[in-house]
Amino acid sequence: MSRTPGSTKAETHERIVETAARAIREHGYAGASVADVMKQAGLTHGGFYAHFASREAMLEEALECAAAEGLSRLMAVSQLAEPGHGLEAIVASYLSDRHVEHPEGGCTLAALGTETARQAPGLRRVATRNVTATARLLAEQLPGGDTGANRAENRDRALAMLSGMVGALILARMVDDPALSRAVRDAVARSVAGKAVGEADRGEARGRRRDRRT
Amino acid sequence: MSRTPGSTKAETHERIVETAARAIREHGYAGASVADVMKQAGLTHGGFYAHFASREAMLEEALECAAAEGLSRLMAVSQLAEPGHGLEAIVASYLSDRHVEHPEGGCTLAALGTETARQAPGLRRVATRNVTATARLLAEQLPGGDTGANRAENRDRALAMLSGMVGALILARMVDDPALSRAVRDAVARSVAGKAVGEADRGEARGRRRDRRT
Amino acid sequence: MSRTPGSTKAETHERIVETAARAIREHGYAGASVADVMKQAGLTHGGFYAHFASREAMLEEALECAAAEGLSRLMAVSQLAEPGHGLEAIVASYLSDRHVEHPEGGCTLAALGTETARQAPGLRRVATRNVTATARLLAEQLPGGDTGANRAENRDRALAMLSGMVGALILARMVDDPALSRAVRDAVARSVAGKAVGEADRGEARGRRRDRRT
Amino acid sequence: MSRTPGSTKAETHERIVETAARAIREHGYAGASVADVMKQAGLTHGGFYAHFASREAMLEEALECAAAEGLSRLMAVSQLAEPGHGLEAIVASYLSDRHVEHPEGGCTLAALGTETARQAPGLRRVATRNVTATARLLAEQLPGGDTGANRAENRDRALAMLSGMVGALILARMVDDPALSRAVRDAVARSVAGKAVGEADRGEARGRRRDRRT
DNA sequence: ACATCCGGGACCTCCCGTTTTT
DNA sequence: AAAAACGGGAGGTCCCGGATGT
Repeated sequence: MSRTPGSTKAETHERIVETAARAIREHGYAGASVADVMKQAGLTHGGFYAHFASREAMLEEALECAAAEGLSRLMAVSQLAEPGHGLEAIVASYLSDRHVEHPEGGCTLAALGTETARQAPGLRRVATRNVTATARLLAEQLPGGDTGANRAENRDRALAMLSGMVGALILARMVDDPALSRAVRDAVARSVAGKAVGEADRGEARGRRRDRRT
Repeated sequence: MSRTPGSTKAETHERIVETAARAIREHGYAGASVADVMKQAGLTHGGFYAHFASREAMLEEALECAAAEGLSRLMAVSQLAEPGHGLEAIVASYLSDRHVEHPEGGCTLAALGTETARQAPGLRRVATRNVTATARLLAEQLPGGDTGANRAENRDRALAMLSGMVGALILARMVDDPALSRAVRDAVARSVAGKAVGEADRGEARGRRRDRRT
Repeated sequence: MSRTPGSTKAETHERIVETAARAIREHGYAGASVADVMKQAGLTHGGFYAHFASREAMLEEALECAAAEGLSRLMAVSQLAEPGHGLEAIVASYLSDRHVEHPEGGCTLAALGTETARQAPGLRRVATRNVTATARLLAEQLPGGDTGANRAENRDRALAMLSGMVGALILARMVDDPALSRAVRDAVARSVAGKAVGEADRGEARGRRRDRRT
Repeated sequence: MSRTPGSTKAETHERIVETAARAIREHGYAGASVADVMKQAGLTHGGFYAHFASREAMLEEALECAAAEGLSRLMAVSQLAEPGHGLEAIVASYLSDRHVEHPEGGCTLAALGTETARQAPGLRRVATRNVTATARLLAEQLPGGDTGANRAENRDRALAMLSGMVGALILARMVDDPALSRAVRDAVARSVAGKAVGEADRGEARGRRRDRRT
């Protein structure tokens, strides 16, 4: 009936989804238990099934939410950058220390890639759309954009760039050695944007907003 | 104590580790339960703690084993290739359909990357060594190898290549669309070796010779 | 507060009770959850406690309602039958395929017998009244009826008949073999009314006229 | 921790099944939770799945066990009776106060009839076999037995008798009135064996063994 | 009066780690 | 040393009851 702007079901639902979106990126699908997510959202596990048909359904919404958030962040970064330097800004942001250290607010591909491959079709479909959308965003930053004669070539380049960035972030997070973590990212940044992340790290600071609570 | 002939403790231990090495790549760390691994190895799970101090310890050994296997496979591929085409052969093998479809016998970085980042230090140390070793292997395939004046530059290029390959394989496994899966890999193969995997797929057939049982 | 026209509280109450009366016969006491019943009645389960003090109270009303319905149905059947064949008609109706396949609109004794024995006193009291009333109805069909010199004997015969019919229906629903299901009922029908249900099945068709909506 | 040395897995399994066999007759299928059964058997719920593939599987074994027990009890009663009075003894035992008050050691048809009809096919198959076997036992007590010319007729009579006995026991347990409970059983006993249970109750005392615990 | 939403508890399933037995 | 058996705990699901809003 009348939606009250106080605390409606839709708001709670959204809160749960957002909490889950962070949880899966921080702890993986398996690490995001229903009880944990609900508690983190300020609820108990009891009311969960008033909001979702199943845990699976929540995960799909959470992944969708996380993907949208990650994508819009990259778009914001590119638009805040000076004209012609959108790609550079994106790469710098993506490979920044901050992104390495805070998967919960970042790219789902790099946070959940290897697990997503083993998930149910629903989650994989969401991930597939995210890959396509992210690649398009990158293609648009290339000279010629995602249109015209260069379209196929730019999409190809975008996929290669995306692979490199995702792989670099995953390796950077995995290794137990800060120097190597940085070296991997710098190598990719140079190969992609002709510039090391280190040189750009200061430049990307204004393109990022702080994380909301840890 | 009766020694069962033909089945020393060390052999059993090794069998468990190898089984686990496949299991974690196929189902992830969380998906490889002690009971499953032991059953797969032809044992009951009760005897597990005669071989390992904990599940954690088994996982470390398994990851080490899997990493060594993956690395030696790449070395074999490069050596079977015609001189000067080692890198190309490695890339083709790494990005082949077979590797996409059979993580259990392949690269641990691409099979477990995002999960490894959340594991205990022990596992991450093993993974770090694997990254370094794999990057060195790639660097050795570049003109100038892993020595001399080009050393730093080649290591840099190797890291970028590795990132691209790992990222591409992860994305290729994740997406729910065979065409996109192939497109990602082709894009990276071209950017790295100047050649699509599809063109090279036949060439890599003889470079593979393993994982038969189960 | 807008009074929804055509939907007083009493009507809603009645609708819930009738829905529950079908639900318990179809799924048992335990299988009739408050949420299911309310949803089936077109309401949300939150408003339940405006109508009933507890789930227990609803079950009692539902059982009462179901018993009354079942009894009136048998009375209708006997009155629609030709004079002197009331008992026969009742037996045929009770042991018909339709009754076997549709417990939700039929006898509560056969639908809930073994569970009722384990319920709280309130429900058992309702069931007791139902047994007495149904036995009396049967006794009235016997020569001499429920009065006069044959009263005791007829009540006795009625109880035996009722036991046989209830038992046969329960067994018929329980077994996983249509032939046996039919054989049990025929055996009882013959012993009670000297006639197999099969022979009478067509004769009872007009004696039934209800339970349309799901 | 093994509770008792010398307790093999098969023994424990059997103990659980027997415990469950009593539990389902006393509390119904839904009332026999895994944790309850295991605790009653002197174990905790943790080890349950070392013995059964699922709760369903346990229920099937339990029903089978309970049915066999009930059947063998009736056979014992008939054999302990004086020649020619087997049927009478069975009826008296079946409709005795003891059986009414102790479903947990008695007939599964009367204890679980209405619930069994709603269970999965596996359980219904077990129940079907039990109906057939019990009917055969009764037929064997009739003049002419379960052979020869009277076979069909006796089987028919046996089914009718069984229905009456099962129905009477269910009604007797259900009603909240001892006099009615007794009246129902007497009526059936007279109609089946020409003798009230009350008259026979003392006679059946020696044909029954005590309940094992609880 | 009814809808919305939530809290807490119970149940089935599964798993890890350990103890006891062979 | 391997196997068998068990204990405790946690996760996903579902449900009853009630608190709150309207």
